[in-house]
Amino acid sequence: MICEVVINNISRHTDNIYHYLAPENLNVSVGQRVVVPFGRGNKPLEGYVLGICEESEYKNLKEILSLADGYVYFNEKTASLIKFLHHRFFSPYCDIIKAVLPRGVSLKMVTVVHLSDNGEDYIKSKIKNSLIKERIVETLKENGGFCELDELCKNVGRKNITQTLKSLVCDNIVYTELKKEEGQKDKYIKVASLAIEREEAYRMCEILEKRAKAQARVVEVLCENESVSLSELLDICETSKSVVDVLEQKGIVTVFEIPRPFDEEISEIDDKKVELTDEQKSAVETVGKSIDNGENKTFLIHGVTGSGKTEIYLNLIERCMNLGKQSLFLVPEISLTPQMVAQVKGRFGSRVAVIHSMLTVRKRYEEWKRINEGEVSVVVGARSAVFSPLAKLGLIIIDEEHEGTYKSESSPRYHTTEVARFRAKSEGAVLILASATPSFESYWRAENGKYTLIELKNRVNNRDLPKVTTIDMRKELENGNFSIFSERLKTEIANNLKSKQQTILFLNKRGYSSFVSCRKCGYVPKCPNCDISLTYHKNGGFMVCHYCDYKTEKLDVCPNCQSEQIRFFGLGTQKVTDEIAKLFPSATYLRMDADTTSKRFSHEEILNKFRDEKTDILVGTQMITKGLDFENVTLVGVIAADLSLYQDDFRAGEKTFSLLTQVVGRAGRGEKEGRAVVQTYYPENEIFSYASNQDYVSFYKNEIALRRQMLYPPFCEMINFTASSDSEKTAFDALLNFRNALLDEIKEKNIKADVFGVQSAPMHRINNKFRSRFIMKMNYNREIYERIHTLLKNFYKDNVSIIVDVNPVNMY
DNA sequence: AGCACGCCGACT
DNA sequence: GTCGGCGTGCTC
Repeated sequence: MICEVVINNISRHTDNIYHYLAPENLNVSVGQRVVVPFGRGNKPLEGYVLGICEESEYKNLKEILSLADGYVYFNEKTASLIKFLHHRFFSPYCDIIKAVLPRGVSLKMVTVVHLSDNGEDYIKSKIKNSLIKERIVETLKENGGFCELDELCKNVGRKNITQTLKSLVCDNIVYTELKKEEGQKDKYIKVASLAIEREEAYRMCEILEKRAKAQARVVEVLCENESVSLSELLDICETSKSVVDVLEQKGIVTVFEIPRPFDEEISEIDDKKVELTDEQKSAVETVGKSIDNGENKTFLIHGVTGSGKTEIYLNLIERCMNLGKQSLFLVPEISLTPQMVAQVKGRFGSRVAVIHSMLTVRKRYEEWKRINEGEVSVVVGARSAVFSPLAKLGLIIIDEEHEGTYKSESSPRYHTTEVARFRAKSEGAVLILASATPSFESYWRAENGKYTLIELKNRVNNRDLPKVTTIDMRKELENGNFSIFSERLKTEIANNLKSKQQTILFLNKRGYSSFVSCRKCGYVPKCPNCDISLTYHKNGGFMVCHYCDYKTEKLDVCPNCQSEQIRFFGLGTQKVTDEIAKLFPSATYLRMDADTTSKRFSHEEILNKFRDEKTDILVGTQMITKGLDFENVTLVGVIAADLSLYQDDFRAGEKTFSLLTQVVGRAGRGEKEGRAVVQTYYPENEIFSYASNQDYVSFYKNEIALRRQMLYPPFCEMINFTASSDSEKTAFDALLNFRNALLDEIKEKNIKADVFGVQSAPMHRINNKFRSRFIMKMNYNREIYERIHTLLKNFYKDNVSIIVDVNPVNMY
């Protein structure tokens, strides 16, 4: 039997599937972790079995050394998913495996060097012909006769001592041993129980009572309880482990290890079911039928904000559960949707696993294992949860499907929707994509019959959508209003304060930061590593680079012209709150952005505060656009709506529209009617009339025509190639050669593709690496993809790396 | 990446 | 002669 093995954690050059023979006595299957001899030195390395085959074109195959453990980490469906991801997104196998498996399972092979008996002789003998050998032996002796190889190298002060070691092994002075070093694995807890009959133990208690009170207490507790965890036992008896050790030696108590039980979080089951609207009922029926029949179908739910999509999900998950199938529920960012997570947990209790980015490594591993062993019916999580090892997958839900966070920006650079489509197809599951503003790619597929479109046109409480007013900020300036709030927004806020209703102020900060500039000469301080304008932080008075976290003191004098007219421009959420404090001194407000939510759980804290303490105003960035459902919010203000319109990105319009729709949708979710004020410097842009009418379809029709004409997705696929290197020229030249080789292949195979020229990347320097890029528009073609794979291997050198990004969301 | 192999100068 | 430095090329 021949196994397809990928070696974990080496380099792009060795990022291949290697064939190994499985020894007869080893029961190897797909998804197992194995140790294989690799390279000329047959260095034992960790690998994963991706497949089994009968024949191989390679001669002289080596044999698998051993299984790392008996555990099956993934099934064959997952193995084919890994292969697909590798081919489609040009990600190294080991990165994909890292994404599929939880962190902390990786295995390290450690070589331990031991001093053999002859070693003593060597020290005594005077034949010391090598300084290094001498030092090695000395280090070993100091360490008690053995040392790990890495450690030994460090102590000796050499990078590579294999040669020297080999000669020492030959002379029988040292020997080496191979040890497996486990990462995060099953944690065991120690449990104590009686080793003797209880009757006898009671008698022992009386004897011990006189001279060893602590021992007596321990035995007493154990008489009353079958078995007690050691830590608990010591706690109750107020004693130390030595007492238990003595009892164990006497043969009265035994201590053994059991796997740590998972700490169950008790969540109350909230079984109250909401009566569904007709729209919701028919959506559940349509999708439900497909689930019942095990059809592989994709539905696009286009529902206005507040149309009650969550209730539909919950019903469908339940339906799935009743069929004995599992569901996968994906949200853009788990910490942004605490209410939704709470609802799922409330409904399904301990059958839900929540994969949270804030989980500790250990907790994450436990949850993964619970899922892998089939103890879970629903998994809720962000992007990476799409890989959850559910064996009986019946339903995948991708909520807020248009969100950019579904595209991974680091290796493996997958798109969640595409992975979900692949899984749904190979595992016979139903896929639901849902959004108030679907991505154009998805809506286009629905229009073309690839997805089934379900429209939800009404809000559950039958409330109207918020009334949107667009304000021309240029006129405000003309009328002498230099504030960041228009007169209209000021009055609306004042009204809300009077009627004790809550307000959300949204600042569209992406692609725009509060940069520092000199009013006299125009100088802008930039990051010395990344060439990005530094952002000023009032808290602490320093400037910071948002890419590499470079920090520097704020400037008082312009270093270019010595003028003192150096000022901080642009808006931060802090500037907005400052303005609130000035205009409405009695108002209470909260700020929510990356700065205030960097702490663990602070996100939820802020939201709870806003809800419970009835804070008047919440100021925030992108984060507040999602999932918030507060009844008392009746006013939404968008401070500068057009900021994101001026990015050099063909999706800028789509992104801005969706942002506006989402944020405006936060208002008027309860009994009271909602209003929204959108401030812009360019109200002529059609996007504002579509957005104020919440007319997605018209906006889509208008914009998709443009996409077709300009040949942008969904009418083509885009691939972004970026080369980075310490030297600008190296990066550029390497990419140029890469592009030429690719062009040759495209010409030869006569493929339709637009290959643009090599240019300096928009983020031309990040962390002292220079970056060049070129873009290619081409629809998927197997042959070209294969060619790109081989080219990548050839062009991967120490001094340049080429990154491929398929259908990128951001094109830095 | 890591490691072996091979070629070359320095030193017992 | 041999040790060790560095360049090159392969890894089922």
